[in-house]
Amino acid sequence: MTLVMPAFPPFSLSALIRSHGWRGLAPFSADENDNRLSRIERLHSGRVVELVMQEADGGVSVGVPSDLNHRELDEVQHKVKWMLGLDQDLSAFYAVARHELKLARVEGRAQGRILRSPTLFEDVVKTILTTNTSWAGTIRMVKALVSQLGDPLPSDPSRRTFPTPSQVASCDVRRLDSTTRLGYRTPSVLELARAVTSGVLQLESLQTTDEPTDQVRARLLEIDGVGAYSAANLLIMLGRYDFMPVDTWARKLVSHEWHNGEPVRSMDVEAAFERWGKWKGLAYWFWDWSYLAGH
DNA sequence: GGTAGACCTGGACGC
DNA sequence: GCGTCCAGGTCTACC
Repeated sequence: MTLVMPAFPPFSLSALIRSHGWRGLAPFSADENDNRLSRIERLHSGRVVELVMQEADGGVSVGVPSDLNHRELDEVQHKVKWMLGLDQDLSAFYAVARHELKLARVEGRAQGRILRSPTLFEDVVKTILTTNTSWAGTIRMVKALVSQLGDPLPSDPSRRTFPTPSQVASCDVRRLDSTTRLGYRTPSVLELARAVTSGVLQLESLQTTDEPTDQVRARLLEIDGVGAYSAANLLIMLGRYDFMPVDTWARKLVSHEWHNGEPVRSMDVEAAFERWGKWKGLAYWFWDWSYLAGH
């Protein structure tokens, strides 16, 4: 069956899918034109289902098994709403972006939403797995976690869910390391999973907390393996844009945009977007980079 | 407060 | 096929 869910306008599923490399990380998968997003998801009932999301008039359609009960359907809708940011209102950002040539097209393209996982646990783990490695390494590590620890889709056991905190926590460090090759990141991922499983860390509450961004950032920085870059990245996914995720890629983009390709420092990246205030993260994310236009 | 070096893996490269 | 080098963000020790 198909659920149709409305989105706060403007909305473009393909723009959302392209917003983040997450679309290429299991258990997400997108078609070659980025028009269709699929995800293998475990529901609270224990059922493992495939969610197939496609553009619909005014929102998105979600293909799900026809025999889901009301509770399962509510859960699917709740998760899809969060993943796709369907209720996000970015009109205030568009109002300031209209006056900047390098952002002038974001509203017309319905850019601004960023694809996220149903749980912050998954986004934190994936973010840790993006650090100090190549993108190919991130894909490999996430794939290993999913294939080794996730639950299989009954109709196609080769496709699996992202493991829950308790599934990760139940591993010992040796097994986790030998099966997933996360390297020095293994203890960080294990510690995070155990803290969430035991309730010591109420990670998911950060999705909805009213705490100021500085406090949310401080709580993210307490997680082993999460530094300034990762925290800023995660804040953007939480809809808080006042910090810059400065990595080597950001330095390269800023270097070619304003410094003739000369090496730049983190503070130069920060300075370049300072004027965007609470929107700086979004302005950086969707900036029309000269470097990308030339490659 | 700033910075150098270790951490780990896989890929690129030279031989 | 083997060895070496490199990229990547975080953390710790040190100044």
